[in-house]
Amino acid sequence: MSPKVTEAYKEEKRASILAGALHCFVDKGFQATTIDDIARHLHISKGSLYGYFSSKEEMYIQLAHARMDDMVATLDALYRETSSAKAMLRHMFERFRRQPLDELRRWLTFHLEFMTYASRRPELVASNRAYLDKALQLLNRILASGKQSGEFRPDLDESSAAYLFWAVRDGLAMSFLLDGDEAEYRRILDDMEAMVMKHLTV
Amino acid sequence: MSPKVTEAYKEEKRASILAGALHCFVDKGFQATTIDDIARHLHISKGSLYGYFSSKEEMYIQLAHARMDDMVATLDALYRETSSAKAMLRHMFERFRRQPLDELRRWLTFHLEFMTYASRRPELVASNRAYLDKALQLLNRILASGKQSGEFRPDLDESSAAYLFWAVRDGLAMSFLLDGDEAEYRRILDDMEAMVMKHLTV
Amino acid sequence: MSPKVTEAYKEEKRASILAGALHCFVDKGFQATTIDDIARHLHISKGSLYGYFSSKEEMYIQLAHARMDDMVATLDALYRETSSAKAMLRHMFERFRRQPLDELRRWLTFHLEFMTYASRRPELVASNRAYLDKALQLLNRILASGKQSGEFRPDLDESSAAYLFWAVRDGLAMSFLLDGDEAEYRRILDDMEAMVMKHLTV
Amino acid sequence: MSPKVTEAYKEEKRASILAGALHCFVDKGFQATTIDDIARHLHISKGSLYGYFSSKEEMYIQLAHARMDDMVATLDALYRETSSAKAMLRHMFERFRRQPLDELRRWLTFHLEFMTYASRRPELVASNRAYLDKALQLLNRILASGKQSGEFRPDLDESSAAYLFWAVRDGLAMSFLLDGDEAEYRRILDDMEAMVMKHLTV
DNA sequence: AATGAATGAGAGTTCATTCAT
DNA sequence: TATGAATGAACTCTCATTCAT
Repeated sequence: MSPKVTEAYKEEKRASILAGALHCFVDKGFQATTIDDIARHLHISKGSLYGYFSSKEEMYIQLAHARMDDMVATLDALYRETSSAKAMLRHMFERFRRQPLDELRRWLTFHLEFMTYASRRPELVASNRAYLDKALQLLNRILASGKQSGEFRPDLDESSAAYLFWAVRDGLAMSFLLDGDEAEYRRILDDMEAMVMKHLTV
Repeated sequence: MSPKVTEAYKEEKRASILAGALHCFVDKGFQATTIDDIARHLHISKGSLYGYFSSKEEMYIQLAHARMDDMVATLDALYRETSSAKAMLRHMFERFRRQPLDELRRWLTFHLEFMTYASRRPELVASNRAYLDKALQLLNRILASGKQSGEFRPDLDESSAAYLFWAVRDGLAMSFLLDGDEAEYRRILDDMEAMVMKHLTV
Repeated sequence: MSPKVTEAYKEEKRASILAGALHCFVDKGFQATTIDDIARHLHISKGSLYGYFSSKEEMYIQLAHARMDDMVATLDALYRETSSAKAMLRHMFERFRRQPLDELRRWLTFHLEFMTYASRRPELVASNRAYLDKALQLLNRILASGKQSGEFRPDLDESSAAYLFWAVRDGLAMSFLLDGDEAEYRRILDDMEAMVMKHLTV
Repeated sequence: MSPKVTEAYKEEKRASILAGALHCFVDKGFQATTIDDIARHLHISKGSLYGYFSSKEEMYIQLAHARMDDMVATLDALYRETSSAKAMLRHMFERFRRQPLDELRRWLTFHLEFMTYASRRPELVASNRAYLDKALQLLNRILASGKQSGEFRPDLDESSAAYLFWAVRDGLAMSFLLDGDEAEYRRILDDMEAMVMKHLTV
C-alpha cells in the first residue's frame, strides 16, 4: 500500500554510499575519515548512512569485501579472456602501468591501511585469507596452464610462484608509497616484470 | 644537592619509554594506542611521558627514525663484514628466516602502519625517502661490487635492482601479514631469494 | 520528515548559549570559565556547544562583537532621537546612573577582562579598534553639531574630545570595580559629567 | 655553625623573584605565564620558587601589594617634594608622558588584568580598596592645600575630585590598550590634563 | 526512509604543585 | 636550600552513534 522503496533503489543507494565512503577513505584514510566527511561528500544525512550500514567499520569491511571480490572477478575474467598465461601476467603489469601514478598511490595507501587494520581483527584475517586463497588458486591455474603449454619452465612450483607473484605486487605497492619521479617507477616496473618472467621461464 | 638526575638515567628512561610505546604500538597500532595505554603499560604518569616527548606522534617518529637508523646501520655493518656481494644478500634473507614468525609479523604490521601513516605527512615522506635513499645507495654499491667481481651479470642496472630488491623485501612483509603456516613462508622466502639471485646473475 | 529544525529555533538556541556563556563569563571570568561550566549551566552537552560555536574563544568573541554592535547601535539611535548635543551626552551619563550598581560592576568586569584579553591578540585589537573608531566618529559628529549650534565652545577639538569622553567613560568603569558605597559613585558620576560638560563649553 | 643564609640574602632573592615574575606577567599576562616561564626567566628552579612563595597567586598578590605600596609612596614623596598642588598634578601627568608608549601599554595591561582578577577575590578587593583609600587621602590633602593656597577654586569638593582624578587616570590606561598612533595619545593626554585642571580651578 | 541536533565518553595535552635527592 | 622529574586533575575539543521528528 505504501510506496515501498524498491529493493533495487536500496541496493543502488547502498552502492552509492559505499562508493562515496571509498572516495573518502582513499582520500584521507580510514581513521582520518569521519562519518561527517562521508555524509557531506554524498550530500546525505548521517542518519541515512546508519540506515544502510551499522557502523563506519561496517562500511570499511564491506568495501574491502567488494574490493576483494572485484579483484578475484577481474582476475577470473582475465583468465577467461586471455589465451596465453604469459599474456595474462603481462596484462596485470600493464594495469599498473596505465594508472596515473598519483591515483595509484592513493589506492595503494588505502589498500595498505586496510591490510594493517585487518591484520588485527581475526575475522578479517580469515576472510582476507580466503580471498587470497581464491586469487592464488586462479594464479595457480594460470601458471599450471603456462607450464603445460610450455610457456613456463617445467620444474616450476606454481603454488609458490603464485604466492611470490602476489608478494611482488604488494612490494611494488609499498615502494610507490614514497614519492619519487615517475620514470623511476616505470623502470622498476619493467624490471620487476622481467625478473618475474625470467623466474617463470628459465 | 640536586636530583639533577644523570644524563644516563634520563637516556635510559627515554629509551624505556620508547620501548614501552613501541610495545603498545606494535600491539594495538599507533592510532589505537592511547597515551593512557602507554603510561599504564610503563607504570608512569601521563605527564611524565610529556616530559620526555612532546607528543604521541613524536614518540612514533623517533621510534621510526631509530628503526630506520638501525636498518641502515645493520646494512652498513653487513656491508663491511661481508666479503662477497652474493654472501651479503644471502645474509639479508637469512635474517628474515631466523626471526620467529609471530614476532616478525607484529613488527611488520607496525612498519606497514607507519608507512601508511607517513605517506600522508609530507615531512615524514621526505625523511623516509632520505633513509630509503641511504639504503639504496648501500645496496647499489654492493651490487656494483658484485658486478665488478663477476658475481652478477655485467649488464645489470644496479640502481634499478637495488630498488627492486627493496620492493621484494616489502612484498614479503605484506604476505607475512596474513597468517598461514610457517612452512609456506619458508618456501616462498627460498623462492624469492632464488628469483632475485637469478635476476642478478643470469 | 525531518528534524531539520527551523532556523528560528537554531537562532534562539545560539542566543541562549551565548546568554549562558555570558552569564558564566561574567560570573567567573573568561579564563576561569570552563566549557563544562557553560554546558552544566545550560543543561546541555559539551558536544552540543561545539555544534554552535567552534571554540570557547569564539563564544567570547561573538559576545564581545554583539556587545560592541549594541553599543554603537545604541549610540547611533540616541544620536538620531536626540535633538541637542548636550542632551545626548546627558543621556549617556543617565544610562550609567540607571543601571543597578552590582549588575553594572559585573558587566564592566567582563568588559575589562575582554579588553585585557583582546589587547594580546592582534586580530581582536584590530576589530576593537574598528568599533572604537565607529563610536568615535559618532561622537565626533555629535560634538561638531553641538559646536555649530553654539552649545559647545567654538575652539573645541572635537576629535580629541570624543576620545577623551571615551577614556573618561572607561575610567568610570574601572572605579566601579572596587566596591564602595553607592552614594560615592553617584557623586563622582555627577562630577565627571560636570567636568566634561565644562570642558566642552567653557 | 652552618653558613646559614642571611636574611638579607633571602630578602634579595625574594625581590629578584618578584621582579622576574613581574617581567613575565607584564609580558604575557598572569594566566598565560607559567611557573616554568618564571623559573626559566630567572635561571632558577621551580622548586626554589616554591621555597619563597607558596603559589603563583601568592607572587601575583605580593607583587600587587608592592605595586600599590610603591604608588602610594611615590605619591607621598611627590607630595613632600613639591611645593604647589598644581605642580604636583602636572608631575603626575608628566610621568605618563615620559614613558615609552609600548612599555606603558604593557604595564597598563598588567594593571588592568590585575584589577579584573582582584575584583573577583574579596580579600583582594578589600586590600586594594585600602590602598586606594590611602592614595585618595593623599590626593585629598593635595587638593585641599591647593584650595587653601588659592590654586584651586574654593568650592571644590576635594574628595570627589580626588576620586575623579583616579578614574581619569584609569580611563587613560584603557584607551592606551588599543594601539593607535603616538601623536593621538599625546594630544589626548594634554587635553585630559587641561580638562582636569580647568575642573579644579574654574 | 531521512534528517541532523544532541550526546558523552574519551582523546591528547598542559601545568601548578610536590618531594626524593 | 636547591633541584627538576614526577604527578594527575583538569582542560579543550572530537566524533561515532542515537533518536525525536
